[in-house]
Amino acid sequence: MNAARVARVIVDSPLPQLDRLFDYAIPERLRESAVPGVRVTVPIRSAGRLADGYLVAVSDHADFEGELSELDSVVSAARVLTPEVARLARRVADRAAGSASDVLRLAIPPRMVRVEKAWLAAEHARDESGDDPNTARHRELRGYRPELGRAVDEGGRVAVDAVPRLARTGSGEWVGGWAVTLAELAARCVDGGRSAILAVPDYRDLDQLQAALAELIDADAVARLDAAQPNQDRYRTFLRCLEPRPVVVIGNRSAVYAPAHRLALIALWDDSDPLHAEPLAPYVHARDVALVRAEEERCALAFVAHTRSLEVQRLVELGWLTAHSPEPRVAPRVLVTAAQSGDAAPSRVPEGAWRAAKEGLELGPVLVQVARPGYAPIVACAQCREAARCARCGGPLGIDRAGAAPSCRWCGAIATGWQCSHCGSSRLRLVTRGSARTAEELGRAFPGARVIVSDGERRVTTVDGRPALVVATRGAEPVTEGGYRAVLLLDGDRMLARESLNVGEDCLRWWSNAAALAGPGAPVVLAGVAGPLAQALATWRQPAYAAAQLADRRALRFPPAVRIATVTGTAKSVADALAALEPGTFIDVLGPTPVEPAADGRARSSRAGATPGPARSASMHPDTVRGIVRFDYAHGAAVATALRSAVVRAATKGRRPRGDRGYRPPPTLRVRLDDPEIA
DNA sequence: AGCACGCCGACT
DNA sequence: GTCGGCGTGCTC
Repeated sequence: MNAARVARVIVDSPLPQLDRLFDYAIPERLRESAVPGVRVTVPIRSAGRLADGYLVAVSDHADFEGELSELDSVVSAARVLTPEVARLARRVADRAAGSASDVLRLAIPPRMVRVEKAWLAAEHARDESGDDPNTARHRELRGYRPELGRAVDEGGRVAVDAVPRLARTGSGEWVGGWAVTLAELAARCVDGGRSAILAVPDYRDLDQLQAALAELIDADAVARLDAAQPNQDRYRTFLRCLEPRPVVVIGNRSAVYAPAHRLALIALWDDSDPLHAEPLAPYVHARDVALVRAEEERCALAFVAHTRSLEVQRLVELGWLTAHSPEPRVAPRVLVTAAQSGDAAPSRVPEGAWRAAKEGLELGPVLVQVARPGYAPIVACAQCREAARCARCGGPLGIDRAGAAPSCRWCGAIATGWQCSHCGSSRLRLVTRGSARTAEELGRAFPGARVIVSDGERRVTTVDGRPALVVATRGAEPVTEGGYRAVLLLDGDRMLARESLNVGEDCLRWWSNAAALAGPGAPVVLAGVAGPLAQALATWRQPAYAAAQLADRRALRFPPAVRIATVTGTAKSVADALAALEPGTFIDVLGPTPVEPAADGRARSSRAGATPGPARSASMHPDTVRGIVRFDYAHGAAVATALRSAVVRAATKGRRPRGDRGYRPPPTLRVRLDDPEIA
């Protein structure tokens, strides 16, 4: 074979040992169509078996010494994998000790043949139109000093404290100030003939962002990648992003992978929202993808939020990000009412909150934030006060609607004829108030008031400006014309009671995001919480709180002050992986300790006593262990590489005996970096 | 994952 | 002698 052209291909396979480029000879019939970026099929191992893949490069020589197989086919002419995204996938996978093909599965939607054909047919018409880079009109960036706009124009990296006010768009819709800021930054990019990617946690945020963009740029220049949209629409939008003209891509976490012509900015709204954490392998957080991509493509990077995540705070302290605050300063009027003590039945709604609600209701809508949906999310025995449990599965009982029978939160069984397993009583006590019960009580307290409930199940996105009590669970607060006339944060103590290292940051985020919905001068009442957290909200100095939290994590060597890797598998493979770590590249190893491999492949700590006796379930693999490696950011590459090669070793060498009777043993070794659940 | 290659026990 | 067991290794 002469200097035949060679195709470098990423093979779409879950096998870690196949996560590299494979060389294939390009047969004569595919000379024209085998171009970088197209989907291909290739033979792998013995002929006959085909794998899907992406052609990433064409070369005149092969790196591989042996005889090359031939490319089997070019699936279509659409060049869906751009060189930028190919590099990004490789870097992201390496950082997370995962496979590039797993990353590409997040980056490139499934192919929809009809949609693709239509797009390819139309593309010729577009080819000639080309760019006409508008002379960059210098748009005003409302609410900030001009430095912020300049920093982004010059490809800088910024942490932006969002303006905690609602704003009215040209078409009369009300959106968060953050949405206006993101839209204005993106519009500047489009003005300069370049693209921007804006990633937000959920679809309600997308609606606001889209409304904010509508008045600034043509709808044609906006591509909305919505996880909820049908596959056809998603693919159509994805193909639109590939076109060689500027686009503002708006979407959820996976939008950070979107192809975009001459990318100038990648921005995240509210990066601490857990929806930015990718639940699919290799589990890379959108924030980390954005960091890698901004570096790779030398584009601007912006994290916009009301609360600063510890990760972003860390980067600000390092000087990697520059902080920008609204100028002039804008802050909600927060009133803190300290926890009430002594009272056997403390009033859930303190005096100040009642007054704020009463006065606010005369002017317009009043927002009441509660912790939980339903009526009485938790019920207990009226006699012994023990939490009421489901007779069938042992799950906690709750009541969804006033007068409804209690039902199990886990299995959904209706608990008719409940009896306390401790004292035998059949009388229930309602322990907590959910949104429905709060709404009922407030409705009684303010007769005649309109009451609107918004929670995860029935989510209201906007309410008009007429007086109303809007009871919403955290994160489900609607926006309203001009902002709420009062905001009551009722269940602060309850939210804080959750046991997690992150409660403080989570609560501050929930409260701050709700407070940012208040109208100018409207009171925001935080009920029953005192201390530094309440102070941070009242003074509207969330970065200071993040700085203090981060200092604590540094002292404890907890994430995100350090990074962690969880290594799960057979005792042997885990020991091998941990032994492969170069001394000096990591801080320490916790464990390995036995864990129960869960059905979804994620491991859970097995608690002493949880499975008493030798009788272990047959579905449980007996010798799964987990170790946690702590390491500094500087050694991330070394640790990821060492663990990745251990995964490959385990996949090729330490093979498990064939599982019988449908039971598939978990892989001998799995590695996950920066698991947020561990922290 | 699949599938070939390879080196030891019961068989016409 | 050799048929085939599944441990080991590879996939351009």
